[in-house]
Amino acid sequence: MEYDALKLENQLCFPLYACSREVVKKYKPYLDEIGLTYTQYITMMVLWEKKTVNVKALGECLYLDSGTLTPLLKKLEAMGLISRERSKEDERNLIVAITKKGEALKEQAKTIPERMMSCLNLNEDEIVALYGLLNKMLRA
Amino acid sequence: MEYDALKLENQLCFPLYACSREVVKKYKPYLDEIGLTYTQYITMMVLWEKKTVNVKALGECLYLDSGTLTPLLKKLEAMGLISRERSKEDERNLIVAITKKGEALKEQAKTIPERMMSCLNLNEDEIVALYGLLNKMLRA
DNA sequence: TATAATTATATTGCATACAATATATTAAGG
DNA sequence: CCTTAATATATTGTATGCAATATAATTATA
Repeated sequence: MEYDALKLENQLCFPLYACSREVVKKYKPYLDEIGLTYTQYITMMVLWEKKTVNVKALGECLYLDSGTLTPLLKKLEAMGLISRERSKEDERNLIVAITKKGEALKEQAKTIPERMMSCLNLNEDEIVALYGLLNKMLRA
Repeated sequence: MEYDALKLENQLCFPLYACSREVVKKYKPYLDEIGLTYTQYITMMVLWEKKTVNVKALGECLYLDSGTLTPLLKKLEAMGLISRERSKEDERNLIVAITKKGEALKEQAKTIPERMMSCLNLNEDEIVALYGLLNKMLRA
């Protein structure tokens, strides 16, 4: 039997796709504790770091567009974690800012990264290698 | 400034999630040519290889459940690429089988893997390394 | 400076994902 | 043989993702 480029096990992209979903699934019990979905969690990460950001910049950080972000940001606003307000200098821009409640949530999220790492089944070196390869791909 | 485990750039899982979506997006122009989405494409891959499979086994191959697969398989059936029929031995099982038209589609898909690889921005060694790491994670 | 081009979000429609639940069929145990 | 447990799909509801389009504000230009 010769090599078949269309066999699932010969794909690089499939384990990437499958791993990504499996890992997000592993986050769920931890994220449930703080009431966030994975996409909401990474959005909050950007805001924990930057405090303020517009939708376009946020989308560039997360590789997401307004079709995904607009409803998600409305939800985070309804939860009281962020505010949404048009910029006075340029009304096209929507300024997303973290609230006190949003800041406070960071305390509760603090332990999540470590708990996640410990259930990944990769050692230090492998994690570093994977991190490097994925980021190289992303820069393309 | 000390290390912050909750910074987006310190995450391993985020580039995994982002890469996965970016790669699926890169497939789109190629998959449009043969009228499939990415999820439909990997489903067809399993069927090109196995010819026949039930929903449970398919789900184990693809890491997907019936909530995702049932509507997807109905669509592939409507497109004439597969058939769906209950097993006579055990009526709980739904046998998914590839049709002539489904087989024929493989010819048109043949060039996709190579064209994808060439736009990945990784060399041979890196692709092998990434493949190994992702599959190790998946086996967890 | 009126108009066209550009930019930033929002909306719509379609296709996943997935948890939770429901349904139908078969297997197991008393 | 009858009831209960287990198994396989299907359905429902919620939350993305993303392409395509619409809208509103700003900028560039004839």
